[in-house]
Amino acid sequence: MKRIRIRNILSDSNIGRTVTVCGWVRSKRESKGVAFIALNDGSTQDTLQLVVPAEAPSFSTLSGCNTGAAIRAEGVLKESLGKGQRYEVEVSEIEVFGNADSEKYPLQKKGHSLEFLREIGHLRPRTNTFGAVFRVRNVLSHTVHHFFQSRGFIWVHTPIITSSDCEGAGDMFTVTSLDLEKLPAVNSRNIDFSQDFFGRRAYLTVSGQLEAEFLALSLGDVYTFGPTFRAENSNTSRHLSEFWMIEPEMAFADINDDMSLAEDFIHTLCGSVLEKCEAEIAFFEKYYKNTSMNELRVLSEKPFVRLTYSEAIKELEKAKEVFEFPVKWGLDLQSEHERYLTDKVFKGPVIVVDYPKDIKAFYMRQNPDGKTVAAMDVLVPKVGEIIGGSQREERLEVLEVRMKDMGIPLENMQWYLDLRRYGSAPHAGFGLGFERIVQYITGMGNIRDVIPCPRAPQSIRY
RNA sequence: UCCCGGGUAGCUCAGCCGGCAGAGCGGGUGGCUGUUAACCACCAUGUCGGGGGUUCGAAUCCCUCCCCGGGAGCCA
Repeated sequence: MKRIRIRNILSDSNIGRTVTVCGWVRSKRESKGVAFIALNDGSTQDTLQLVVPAEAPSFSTLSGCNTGAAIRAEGVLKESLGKGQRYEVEVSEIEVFGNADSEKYPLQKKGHSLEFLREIGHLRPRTNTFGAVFRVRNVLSHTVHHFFQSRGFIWVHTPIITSSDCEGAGDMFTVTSLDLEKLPAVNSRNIDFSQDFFGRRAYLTVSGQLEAEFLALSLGDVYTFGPTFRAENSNTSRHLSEFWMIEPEMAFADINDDMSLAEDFIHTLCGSVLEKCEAEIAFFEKYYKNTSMNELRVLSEKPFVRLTYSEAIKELEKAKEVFEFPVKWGLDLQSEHERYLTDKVFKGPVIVVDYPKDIKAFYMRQNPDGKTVAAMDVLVPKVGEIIGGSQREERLEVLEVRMKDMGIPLENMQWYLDLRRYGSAPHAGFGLGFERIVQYITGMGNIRDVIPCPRAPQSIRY
């Protein structure tokens, strides 16, 4: 079928041309002599105004063009006579593919709450809000690849099914082909996973980092971009059970290189949305007020504040705020503490580095002070932690001692230790939750509204 | 998992110190020669989340379960 996307039609050079457009009716306004249809085809935030004069043969077809109907329209693109839009199509022919019964179709020409739209996930992409979210998400996805590719990073595909259960990033989903009605038991409590598909217990990945490390220690600079799973019973506006994560890993790099990459990365992501999604951001700015072109402009340029964990603690200790949780060197920063730093003290993104080793993962490189590790978190206003990264421990003995101290079984991790036995090198990387950056940039308050099919505890529709 | 708040028309919500189930939006019908989530007039809407209890009488009070939202923890 020959059609022009609305995104591509709206320019002076098309004036006077006969065009064919297809899309879904957002609203229809009829009067005796003329009718108007606002048509959207998903390619852009804008609707295209179709004008149907009463004398046009297609005027009688209009009864089938309710809100939600899928139609094709043919006509001449003109400069609009009315105010509110620059162009319009004077329709000569309309074909209705599928009408939408206005007494039943849930999306009508009125505002709907995000909570309600979550219940109709299969229809919500037809709204202004979700059309905008998914277009921004697309631009960000593309920019992720462009950012790394242009810097010579190699996209690697780490496994989704994994046997590593020691990543420490949270509870994991078990992957099994065992008959759940008749589980083979080694004793009354334990299941015999040697009879399972892989001959041992398998999980959905919580992170591709460990695998990305061996790829970095051979290919140089790599990144992953793929689905990640957490079986944590998290019920918040910032957590999903299935989400997309980006994990760059750089050989011959230290924590400072890591922080610079993270900062450049976020600058670039914000910049690309600024450049390519002006209409979408303008929409969010107008209707949700949690993001703006100005904010993004700042985010795409302004250097991030960097401070050590110890400096952050000092900053929090002199705060006049009353915190619910204690502030003390050695304790992890709570959400309220992070928010104080980003929203009140520095009013923008902050990178906190050199955390106490006891609150961080085994693979993070120990600093010469013996107390901290080269770990960094990028914190942003409203959303909180958006990136977590570190320089990795490349010294075999130090890593082994650390793993033993933390009770991590070494037998399944020999491949990981091999990387330190043979040609070990300093390396660093981070993980960025993709939905969190989409959330941050669009200003959407709930992470379930930036992914088509959100998965969360007790929630898996569609 | 914990702490709050909520569930009443298709949607958003009022009614809640017990006594006839309501509004706005959306929808339908009619009107209007260019509208912008059009406008004007009229019309229809209900398992008051489920179950149990108190009472002459429960949307309203009590118990319980389910679901949704906000916050916290875990993290990205």
